[in-house]
Amino acid sequence: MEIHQLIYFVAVAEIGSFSRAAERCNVAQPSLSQQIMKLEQEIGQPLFERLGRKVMMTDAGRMLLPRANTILSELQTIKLGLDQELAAGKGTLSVGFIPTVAPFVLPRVIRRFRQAFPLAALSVHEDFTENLTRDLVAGKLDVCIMSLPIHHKLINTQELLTEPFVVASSSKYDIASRTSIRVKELDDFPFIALSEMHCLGEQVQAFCYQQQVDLQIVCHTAQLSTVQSCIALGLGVSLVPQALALSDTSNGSVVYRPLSDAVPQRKIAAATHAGRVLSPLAREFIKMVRDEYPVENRE
Amino acid sequence: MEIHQLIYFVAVAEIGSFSRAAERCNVAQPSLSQQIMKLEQEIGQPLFERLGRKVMMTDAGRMLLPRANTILSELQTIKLGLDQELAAGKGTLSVGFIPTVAPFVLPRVIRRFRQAFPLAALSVHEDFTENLTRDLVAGKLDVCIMSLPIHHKLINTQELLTEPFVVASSSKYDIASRTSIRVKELDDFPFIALSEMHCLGEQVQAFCYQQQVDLQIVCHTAQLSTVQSCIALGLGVSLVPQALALSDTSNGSVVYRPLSDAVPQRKIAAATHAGRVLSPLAREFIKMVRDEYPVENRE
DNA sequence: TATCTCTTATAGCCAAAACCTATTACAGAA
DNA sequence: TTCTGTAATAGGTTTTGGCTATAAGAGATA
Repeated sequence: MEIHQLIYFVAVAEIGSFSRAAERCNVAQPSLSQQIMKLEQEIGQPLFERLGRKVMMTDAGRMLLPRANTILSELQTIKLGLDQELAAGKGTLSVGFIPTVAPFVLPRVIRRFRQAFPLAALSVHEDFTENLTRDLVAGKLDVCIMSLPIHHKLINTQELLTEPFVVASSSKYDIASRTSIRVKELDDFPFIALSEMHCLGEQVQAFCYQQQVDLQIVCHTAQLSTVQSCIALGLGVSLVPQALALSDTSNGSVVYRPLSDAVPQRKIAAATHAGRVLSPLAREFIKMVRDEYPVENRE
Repeated sequence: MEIHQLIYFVAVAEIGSFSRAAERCNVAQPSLSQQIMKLEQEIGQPLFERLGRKVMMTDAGRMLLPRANTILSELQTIKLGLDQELAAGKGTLSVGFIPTVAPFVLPRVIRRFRQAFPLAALSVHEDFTENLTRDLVAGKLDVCIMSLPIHHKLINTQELLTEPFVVASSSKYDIASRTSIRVKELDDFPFIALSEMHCLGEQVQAFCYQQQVDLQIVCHTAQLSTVQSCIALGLGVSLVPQALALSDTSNGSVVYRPLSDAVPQRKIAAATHAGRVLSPLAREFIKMVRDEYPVENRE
């Protein structure tokens, strides 16, 4: 049973003539007759009674007509319907964040995204770079917001912004009264280190090693908020992303100061599967992350 | 957009592999790939993401899938559905009766028919032979129950039964005390004649003319029930179909007697369009008429 | 009744399209 | 690196839908 057979059938049923139905369908009358005959053969019932000059539908034809119309109209609206749904943002999007980024953008981005695309099915995953990369390659995730560098031939990255690290210090240290700190001074204070499971932890360690600073690490933490808590309790200092400073709503028990003679930083990027085409939803999501990421002096 | 394209698409969507989908569909993998590509071109959206060894659906694909399934299942159930509906007697049937037959069979036949085929759309027409014939030829009617002969090359007739005419007389005449009457005696009584618009009227007249009976016509009526009424009122006698006698439920004010020396009669037949195939409903209907027609000594 | 007209079916050919085999390109696994 | 599994490409074959021409049959017309 083919589409054009149903089209021809409906035409004959509506017009009541093979010849004129053929005209409407822009085919020759014998072609249309043949297709109708094939259809009748497949149905196992004659659909029309050919009575000399007039054509009448059989019971079988009358029963087929509404079904044929249903199918044809469904077919016709497929493309239209898909376009509409896509335009309305009725897709799916799976995104990932590394834990040292998520707290600063995830809430705002998700709120904005759901508002912009209420019909989209968004799923959010917070995990370490390694796991995110794996899921990205496996196709389980569409976009991941993580820190460069990412070396995987199947992953494309799109740099969104560069985020400096600042010194976070207890307000009880004399750092609080100064405007900036030199790198070498860092080893004068006990240091709160984030675990190297986080790329951020690695990056801070690498920076200090490169700057030949020998930190006095007094605490290893598994998450950034614990770093902040420890500092607030006066246990020491740390290097943290500027976003943490900008989003610190506490009472000033932690102060944030830039380094004066070196600028440690990380590059935040959107990572995607190299072989896949970015969906419009994914593109919009990336834009939102860039817009909502807390940075100083946004121009 | 073609049916097989949708079939291929659903197969790939379910299996997640072009090669294996091609196997299931009994086509070569390149053929299937080509058809999917055509479909994507028509939709204007990629339906799958080809990622090396795995295939993933796009948003467009996910939206197409349920629609494709709907259409395919509707297509699949068409033949089944038609067969079921036909078997259940869900057709249409237009039947005609001449007025001198209708009262004796129409009520019972219609009741039986609706009981047997509650889903069928039955339409009933009572009219004179000429009009029934016209509508039969025009295809407006499927079957007509009328009296032979019918001369029209496009009409087939199937004889159902032969019905004798009997003398109907007021019980006040001495006919009431006898068992039969000779033809020649008919002109001894005033005669109630049915209009020649009815074939029955014609037939009675023709019979009397042939038998050289010179009737004393005292009344022309337009319908058989009026003939009966007139006789009950003692106005005269008449020749009526036996069915009228058999269905007379009155108190005996009219008596019915056979003719002893001649048997006027009419042949009741089912007439159909010669070029059309009788539907099962029509065949059943004709059977019911034959079964329900009131005759003496049904064997 | 004979002829003309209108309509669908049949016959034979053609072109488009679907399909097939063989091969290439490429990603993932070994 | 090599091997394997998968999809795309190339080129040829078959199928099928379509076309023109014609036949057959029913109504209309003369």
